[in-house]
Amino acid sequence: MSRVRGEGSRRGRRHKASIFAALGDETRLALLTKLSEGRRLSIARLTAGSSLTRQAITKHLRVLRQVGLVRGVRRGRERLFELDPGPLEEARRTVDRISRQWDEALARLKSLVED
Amino acid sequence: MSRVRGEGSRRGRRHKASIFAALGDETRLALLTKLSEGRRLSIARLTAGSSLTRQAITKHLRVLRQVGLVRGVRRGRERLFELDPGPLEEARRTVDRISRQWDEALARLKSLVED
DNA sequence: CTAACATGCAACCTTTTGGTTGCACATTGG
DNA sequence: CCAATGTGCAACCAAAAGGTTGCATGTTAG
Repeated sequence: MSRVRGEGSRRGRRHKASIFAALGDETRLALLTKLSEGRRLSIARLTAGSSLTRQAITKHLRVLRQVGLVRGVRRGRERLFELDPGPLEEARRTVDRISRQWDEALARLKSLVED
Repeated sequence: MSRVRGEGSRRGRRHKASIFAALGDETRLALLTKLSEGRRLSIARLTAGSSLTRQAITKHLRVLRQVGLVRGVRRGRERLFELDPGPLEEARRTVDRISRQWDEALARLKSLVED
């Protein structure tokens, strides 16, 4: 009902794009994969396997945090990060919407040809 | 079988990231949405509704084409673009994998606490 | 207390992105 | 034929991304 015809959900497109943009980096995908294992990890731990510096990883974590893919809580002298799958669901729905719309359009066109 | 333990599918992470990066732009998401309606559209048509120049749109289309999200065929003096949902499926699977791994990890941790 | 550890912050640098303008070239409608 | 239409290509630009180094600050183990 809030979806105006023909606009194809222009509302929030900027936000959805920012989620994909956050996912659109090899290093950040690797960070998310590590965090998806369930353990909360400090910046130092997340940096460990990487060839990048701690500060580079810190910047990537900030990008992930800004779109809500990750949360950081302070524990003593370290900050532990954990995954938040919320935005992932949103990304999945966006991908599904485009894919489904395409399938339905193809089906319509096909039925026109066949009749 | 080809998935080595512990690497979390490092193979192709660069490629997956490039797909998300292609999706991570408001203008490109809008282009994909238009193309998902099923009609093949020329560059001029795709530019029509936008505030950007034709060349800017052309560059965005090139990005989409490089990751296979879009295909362009020549018809006379114009080039018609159409969507290819293949990479969308791949993106969806990547998102699902991270999400699922997180859920399973949480379930494991929870069962440890409850026992 | 104090050395080692985990971060935070800022300045700086290079490469990539996202856009524009200008001009050349191919196609097509009359 | 030839003006209008649709692209392609290259040069150029400003801003954003991705990284690094250096230094300051908070915490904790002994």
